Amino acid sequence: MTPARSRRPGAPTRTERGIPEATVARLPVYLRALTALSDSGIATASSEDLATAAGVNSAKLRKDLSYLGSYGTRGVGYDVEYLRYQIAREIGVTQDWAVVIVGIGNLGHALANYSGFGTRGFRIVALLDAAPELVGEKIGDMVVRDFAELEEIVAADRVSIGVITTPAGPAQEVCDRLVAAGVTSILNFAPVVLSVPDGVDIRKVDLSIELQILAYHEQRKSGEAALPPVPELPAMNGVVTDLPSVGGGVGA
Amino acid sequence: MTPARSRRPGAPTRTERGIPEATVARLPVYLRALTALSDSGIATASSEDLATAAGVNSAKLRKDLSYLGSYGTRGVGYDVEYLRYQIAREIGVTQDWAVVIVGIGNLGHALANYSGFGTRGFRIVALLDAAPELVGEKIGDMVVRDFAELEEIVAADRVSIGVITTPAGPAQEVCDRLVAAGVTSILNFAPVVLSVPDGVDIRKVDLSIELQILAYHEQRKSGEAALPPVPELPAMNGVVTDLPSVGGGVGA
DNA sequence: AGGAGCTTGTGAACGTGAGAACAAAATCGA
DNA sequence: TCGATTTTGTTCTCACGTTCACAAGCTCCT
Ligand SMILES: NC(=O)c1ccc[n+]([C@@H]2O[C@H](COP(=O)([O-])OP(=O)(O)OC[C@H]3O[C@@H](n4cnc5c(N)ncnc54)[C@H](O)[C@@H]3O)[C@@H](O)[C@H]2O)c1
Ligand SMILES: NC(=O)c1ccc[n+]([C@@H]2O[C@H](COP(=O)([O-])OP(=O)(O)OC[C@H]3O[C@@H](n4cnc5c(N)ncnc54)[C@H](O)[C@@H]3O)[C@@H](O)[C@H]2O)c1
Repeated sequence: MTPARSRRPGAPTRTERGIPEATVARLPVYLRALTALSDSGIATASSEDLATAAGVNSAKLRKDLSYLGSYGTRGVGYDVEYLRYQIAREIGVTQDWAVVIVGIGNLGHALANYSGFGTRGFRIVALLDAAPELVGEKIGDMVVRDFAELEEIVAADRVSIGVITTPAGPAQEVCDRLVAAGVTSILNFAPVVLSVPDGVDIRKVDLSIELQILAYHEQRKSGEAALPPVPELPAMNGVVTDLPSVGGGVGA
Repeated sequence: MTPARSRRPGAPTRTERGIPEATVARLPVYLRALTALSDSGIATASSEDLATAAGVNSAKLRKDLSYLGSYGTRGVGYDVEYLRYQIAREIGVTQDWAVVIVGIGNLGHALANYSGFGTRGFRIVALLDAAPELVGEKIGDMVVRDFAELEEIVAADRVSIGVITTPAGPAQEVCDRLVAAGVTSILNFAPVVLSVPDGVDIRKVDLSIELQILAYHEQRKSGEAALPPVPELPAMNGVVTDLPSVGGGVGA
């Protein structure tokens, strides 16, 4: 293998066998593409085939895969099953991860009803909510339990991943409870910036932000002309009045 | 202002008044932070204050804001209301964007019930589904309509944004219909890579991918030792047998 | 007036990511 | 056996993103 080179400039800083973050984010896409090919009975695929299925360029895909090791065959391509296993192993979904969902409202219900997680390396072990009227409700083959049982459940089921689907208000508090209970990865749907100690990973899914990014590009397509009138520094350093009310609220 | 420099190396390529993509993705976060400050009655904030509220570093925030113009006051900070308006205008959420949601199952219901979009620059004008038993159902003050009415609705309400919450199977077909009807921005929740013509923007939200990224880091925390045994090229170039079944499905 | 104290806006350095291009390795046919 | 063909793995270069560090500019106090 490549001998340990001493920090060539331009090379991404990675710890031993560490994989660049951008690559990590694409591995699940490749995994899904491989599963699709496998389901179609395709045994071998070239980087070009895979890249098309995953919606990326083939040079990028080859470089991404090269971080995992040398799993292809020149002149032939990649063995679909074998590569799939290698990626799954690298991501860590050859085993199942226990997950709790906190806040069983609109979104929590949707997630609880979703069957796609089980086939992708995750097992929902508990649905938790603080509202007494929700506790005890059956969703599929699960029952909503009291948020107070969190610590017990995390310890019993070795839960390392928590999903937050409460309103924004209590989200930080819920987050703190999760962390204190031993959860070290959090997926947050509430529109707030959560703070967590070092060692805890957090990812956020924010639909309003996604839509606003689309809106930015949409506005651009309509042509600069369509931009609202620019009030050039009308009332800086003073009482700013008469600005129209604008989107971007912090609602629960 | 800065005179038009001729392509200095190291400077991001940006069209006239274009904003780097990474910055665009953060502007909605700043917008939300500003709204929160405003709601707390705070009239002025320094880049440090804002950066803390938005969860980023203050140099980055200042540079991001500098792409919009020079809206701060040295020695003082930013006027909260004024900056909020400027960001909202840049993103394009001073006006409301019409949105249709296609596929009113678990997730579609959750989105339809969500009140947060209206306050953030978006107006849901239709809920569409192909299933006859769903058409006519009331959700809040809206009624589920037949997907066949898509073209009519898009034209009537000048819809430019579509949200896809159908299963993976029909997603590309639905996407094509949306594009043909005139929708030019799509937010996709189905776990497939959609292909769209140039000029159409697409963003995807994929919960399984988010969880798998967390799983990768989680596995790493448990220590290299916990990695599953590495079958070093056991059956390459031949019939690959006995690989455990792994997560990453392409389910509907 | 003038200086002290802050805070912005931005140049410059550094790190990460993307893609073109090609040598190395494998297969296949003659 | 050898050359033609295919496709990987990797290097090189350029583009993009982040962070530091500081001059420029504003306010307030003396
Ligand atoms: N529904 C959507 O489509 C949507 C879209 C974008 C963002 N979000 C965000 O997702 C989150 C959930 O949205 P929703 O529509 O499901 O909200 P919801 O109000 O329907 O559900 C929230 C649930 O959290 C529970 N809860 C409140 N405080 C709690 C606490 N301290 N501990 C445990 N549970 C608690 C409530 O009892 C309720 O069941 C919100 O933050 C919302 O802003 C939702
Ligand atoms: N529910 C979740 O929590 C969750 C999580 C991750 C991903 N997803 C993805 O989001 C999507 C929706 O999930 P869901 O749980 O709401 O699914 P669902 O099956 O509950 O709902 C899908 C809806 O789409 C409608 N539909 C099907 N074909 C259609 C067509 N051609 N035109 C219009 N409508 C059509 C169906 O009638 C149904 O109402 C899926 O792709 C799923 O993989 C969902």
